[in-house]
Amino acid sequence: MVQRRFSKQRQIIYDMIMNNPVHPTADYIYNTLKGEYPDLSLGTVYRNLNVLTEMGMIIKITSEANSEHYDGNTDCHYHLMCEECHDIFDVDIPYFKDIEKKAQENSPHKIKKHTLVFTGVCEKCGK
Amino acid sequence: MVQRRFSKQRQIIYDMIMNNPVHPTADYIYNTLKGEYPDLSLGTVYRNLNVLTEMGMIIKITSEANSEHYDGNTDCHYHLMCEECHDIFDVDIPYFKDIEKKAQENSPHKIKKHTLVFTGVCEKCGK
DNA sequence: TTATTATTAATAATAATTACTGATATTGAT
DNA sequence: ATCAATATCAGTAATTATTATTAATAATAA
Repeated sequence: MVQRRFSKQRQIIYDMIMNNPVHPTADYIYNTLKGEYPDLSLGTVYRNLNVLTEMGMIIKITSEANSEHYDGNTDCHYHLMCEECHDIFDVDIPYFKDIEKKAQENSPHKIKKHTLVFTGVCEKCGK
Repeated sequence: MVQRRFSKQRQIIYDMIMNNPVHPTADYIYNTLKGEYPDLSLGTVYRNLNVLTEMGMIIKITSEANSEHYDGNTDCHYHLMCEECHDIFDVDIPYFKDIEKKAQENSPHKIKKHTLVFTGVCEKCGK
């Protein structure tokens, strides 16, 4: 019987994502944690991000940024990517579940989900 | 005075994008065209995709697919990515310009645009 | 205990994209 | 027409993000 363990590494990676408002990348997680955990390897970060995503504990945010960001809030919601620093922020507007129905009515393909990403300039970079 | 030329290579890359309903990737363009134009190089394809995007003649479609797709239709519209073949299709529903206003009212960041991508299974893969 | 398997660090490999180089060709100004 | 400036090219090297491999360790189950 396959059973998932929750190693210390997996835990600290998960904690980092949960506690980080800008939704970090693999690289950010690795570089931030390696001070306190010098044995942590980048491969471990990537592997655990994939495992946690598979487990449904985090979600992957694809944007125009060069690398993937991760979010510990798995509720349906939208994001903004800052085109200058590439950080990701939550956008608190209602989730449009209806848009999938509308799209389905107008498409011959099977629609399963939608992702919406705003692009702009974050508060910090805007100053 | 900087002036953009429109070389034969740039033209055939642009034509490929305009005539291809699934919104090709750099790799697809390169592999499809190199039969007829053996001297075409992958670097040229990438460079011209960036130039054409800069010029506003094509748009880049970022999705959960591993690589970027390009679209010759620069009007605001939405896309669907097939999770099996990773091809991109247009989705003909009205464009939600209002959503940016709504997001702006609820965000401290400057919002400039939005992109919406549906994920699902295309007609062909669904069979 | 013992066999199985999840996990790790380290490293190698892959894939997508960008940057560099030296050559060619087009433009604009003399 | 000539000539310098530069946009473009093919080819290749370099970079970046990510995944796969390996051999060792540690947790679990029989």
